[in-house]
Amino acid sequence: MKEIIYKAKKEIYIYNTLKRTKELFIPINKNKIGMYVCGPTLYKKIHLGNCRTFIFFDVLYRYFKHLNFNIKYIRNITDINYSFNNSFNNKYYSYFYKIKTYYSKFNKVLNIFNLLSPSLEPRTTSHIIEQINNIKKILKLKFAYKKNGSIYFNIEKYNKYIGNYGKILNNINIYNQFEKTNSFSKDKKNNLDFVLWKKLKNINIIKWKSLWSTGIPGWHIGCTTISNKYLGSYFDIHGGGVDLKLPHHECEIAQSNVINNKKKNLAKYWIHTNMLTINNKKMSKSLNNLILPYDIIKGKFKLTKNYKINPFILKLYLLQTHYRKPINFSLKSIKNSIKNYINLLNIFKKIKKIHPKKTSSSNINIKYYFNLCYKSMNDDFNIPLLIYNLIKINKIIDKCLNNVLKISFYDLKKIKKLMKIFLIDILGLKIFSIKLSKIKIKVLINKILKIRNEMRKKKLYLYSDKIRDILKNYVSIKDK
RNA sequence: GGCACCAUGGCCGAGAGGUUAGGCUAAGGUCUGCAAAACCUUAUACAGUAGUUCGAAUCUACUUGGUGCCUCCA
Repeated sequence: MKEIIYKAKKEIYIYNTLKRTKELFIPINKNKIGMYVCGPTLYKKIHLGNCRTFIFFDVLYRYFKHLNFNIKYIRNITDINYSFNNSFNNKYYSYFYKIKTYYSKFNKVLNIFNLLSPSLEPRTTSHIIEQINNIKKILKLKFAYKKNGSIYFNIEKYNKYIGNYGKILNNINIYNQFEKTNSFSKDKKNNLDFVLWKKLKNINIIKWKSLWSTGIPGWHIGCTTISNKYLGSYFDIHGGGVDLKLPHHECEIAQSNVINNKKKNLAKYWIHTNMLTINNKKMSKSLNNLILPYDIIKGKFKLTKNYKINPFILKLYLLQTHYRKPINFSLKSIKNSIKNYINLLNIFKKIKKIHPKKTSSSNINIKYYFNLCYKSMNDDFNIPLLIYNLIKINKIIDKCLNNVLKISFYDLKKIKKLMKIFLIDILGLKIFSIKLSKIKIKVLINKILKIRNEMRKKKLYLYSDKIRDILKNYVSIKDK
């Protein structure tokens, strides 16, 4: 049997936020890749915007694996936070119960999108000692100060001796701009300074003892500690949402540069995914515009008019826009893509229907399409371009089905392989069969009901009642 | 205020300096007893101005309109 996979060149270009240009990806250690992505904070259900980020990095993980890289993918779990104690009413059982349920809900959601598990999912609370040790180091090097039992990172000093806070934002002047904004902690010397260790009052139950006080570590030190522990002080890829650039990622870099006495900025390539908006606004609890994946899938989301949308159609929808562009979620945009995606995902069914003879020829250049697909992925993970190419190939299959184009037995096999690699292995989609979309069923039922009404007008009640009985499982019909 | 991002037909949305996705809608066709479904064909376009180029939706500059981050955030 001939080898029908065309091997991809490992020439990948990544847009590095640190340098704001596309760069050739050269791993620090030849074939090994370390990738860290900021995971969820377990204080609420994850929304579709969170999913967008995790889905994107899952495709990256799958793609690197496909290219035979030895990749270690770490996604942390933030299971303690300054605001946690209040929201859990300071009760142990309430805290543990909520963390457990939010974590299982998080996993359930990622499972329906068919995401692979990362190599490790370390938790903040399992790394308290390491975090305390790192804070000690920063204190010893005098890049932090103690005030009222809490420890703060000193940005002024950091900027003086290491000096690149604001690098990701391309705004080193942010230090000066920040003085204008309001202070929300009187203990800080400067508003940009951030908490490394937060002292908690006696009423707070979830806390740890340290040299300085009883309290919890700050949010940023958790990520630096965990990434350093599992990937080393300098690794290949650090990912997250754009909204984490400041302060979170700036703080991670600052801490790491101090702890490791390096100006390496923690990771070689920084990748930031853009936001999912609704009505062109970012989702937030206060605006009450959160999109929960389960609501859409189960048809409980008002904006999608209660249509049940298949998770893989939703996944394809999230992937069809380049990760550095915002997506504005709307019913129209998703509804208009549905048919397109159903067509694409039904490709294996279509391929089964084509039976070319072993002797028949074709003039389709499969190698050209393989190259196009790899080229798309290698150009800063241009998944929309990949999907565009797959749709093009899908059109070829359509043409073959209708005898507009001819295809040879072996070429058909190669197309099947190509689709398997990109749709299933890399994009992580599952092929399912859809006979009719829910939307079409609704149209269909409405048409039937129209006929029934005509029957009732003509007093053909025997038949109109039969229709009502048949449809009772799908719609309840109430006549005036 | 600083930094970053976005602008594509009647609508929704991809797009790689030349070949101009795809879907919805519309018109015509194949198939069919009539329909439906499926498929084929066709239509309309790149916010504005200037520049680079033999050639720009794509690159550069400016203008206009919009969004995000700068407070916890994916």
